[in-house]
Amino acid sequence: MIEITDAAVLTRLRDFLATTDLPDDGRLPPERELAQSLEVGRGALRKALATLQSEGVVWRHVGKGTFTGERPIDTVADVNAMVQRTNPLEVMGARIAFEPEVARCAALYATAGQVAEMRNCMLKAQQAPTWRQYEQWDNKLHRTIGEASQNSLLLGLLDTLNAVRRAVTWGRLRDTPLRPPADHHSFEEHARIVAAIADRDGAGAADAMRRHLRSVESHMRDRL
Amino acid sequence: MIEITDAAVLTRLRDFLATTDLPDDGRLPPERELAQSLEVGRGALRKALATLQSEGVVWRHVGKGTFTGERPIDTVADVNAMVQRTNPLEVMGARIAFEPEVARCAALYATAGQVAEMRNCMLKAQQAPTWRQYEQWDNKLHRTIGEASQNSLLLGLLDTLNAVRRAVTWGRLRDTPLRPPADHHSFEEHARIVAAIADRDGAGAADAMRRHLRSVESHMRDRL
DNA sequence: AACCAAAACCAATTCAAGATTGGTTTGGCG
DNA sequence: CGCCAAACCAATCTTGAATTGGTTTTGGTT
Repeated sequence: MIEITDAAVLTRLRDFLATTDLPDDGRLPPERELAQSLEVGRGALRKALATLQSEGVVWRHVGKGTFTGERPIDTVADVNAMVQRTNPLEVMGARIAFEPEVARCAALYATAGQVAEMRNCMLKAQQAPTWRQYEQWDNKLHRTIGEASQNSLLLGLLDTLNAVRRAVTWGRLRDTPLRPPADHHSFEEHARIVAAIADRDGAGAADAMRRHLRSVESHMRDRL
Repeated sequence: MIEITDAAVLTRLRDFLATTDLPDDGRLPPERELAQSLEVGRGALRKALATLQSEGVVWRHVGKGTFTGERPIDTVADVNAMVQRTNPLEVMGARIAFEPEVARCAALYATAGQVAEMRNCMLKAQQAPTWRQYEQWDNKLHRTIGEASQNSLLLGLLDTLNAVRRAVTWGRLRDTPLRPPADHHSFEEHARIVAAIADRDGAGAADAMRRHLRSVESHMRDRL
């Protein structure tokens, strides 16, 4: 019988990786096929693959297969994890830290169309016949500001923050008055933010956003 | 033929929503069923549903169905999606916008133990024999600052940002010298940040962090 | 007994085909 | 023209079989 050492299997496997054209996703054939192709027992192949995996050359997962390169990060459950650890006060703290800087970027890069959309959101929010619709337009306003930063990563983080916010402040505006009053504090605060953005005043936009969120926070505390 | 106005259909629909027990997910029957059940044409029902949707009472999506309440945002903080849309420049922009404010919070709330850990990270980074280990301690320093903000949501967002950063800045430390030079610009910048945090100087910490990241950014541009 | 390889089994994942579902178009009937 | 039912469309869900890495069992060889 021909002697095949573990090292020899490893060499064959490395050779295979070096000489074979892998598909775009870097996936290599399943264990069973590869073992036959390399004329090696499956167990021996698995040992070699385990070595390569510990070296970080490949990564593998049941049902998926074996791939070259580094294992892609998956942070799907992140939002849920954040939701469980945090609380409404922390959410407001994060908003106060984060959103003013987003507004500052937005002031630098917002297009005329985006400013127009912000104004539209403000108008629709003021005319909203219900709190639900007011909030919808308020959300869209804040997200438009995020889009205006022209930074898809900042926008992504803002979306994550909002996802957590909605999950955390769950069921707070029950039995509130039917619609926002005409002198609702947010209206003027929104106007100041948008005006500063339109003026390309980064510091002013950040300041106005910070004041707005502080105001929201204080009203939130009052309600508790 | 019996006359059925649009308003009457809307009333029947609202009545149905008020009297019917919906499943947990708030899904209501498909259009075709509901139309038959309410003894109304599908077109007429669609009009009424469109009204409810504009009011925010229900939301709908092809293939999914019609649901009461607000449309859930994609709770998936899909890092991979962000990675595909963004680029290294955006990542730095987001860091410059975000991390200084995290440092500001950290200055307000950091414990003595956390400050000590920051100093330890700085020391280990200076003594690091390889770039890889330097980066490891640099990462830990920045994360400790995030922990010191005492805001788990800020920390979660920072982690998300870092996950994107690692995935995006592929191939950064190729053919670099073996280890960071003793006069590496980051060392003094880190020291300023930590000193400001230890002094409870929020503005100073934010400023020092901003300068540090700008410095990193400029060095990154030089390398391109 | 020790070892090894082949087969069988397991659970996570993918894949494919069909059924649902909101949205749109068409044709018929007043 | 308006209305409505039917057909059609594309996105989504559902279901079951096939794949795949990981584990256990089995049977033979030394």
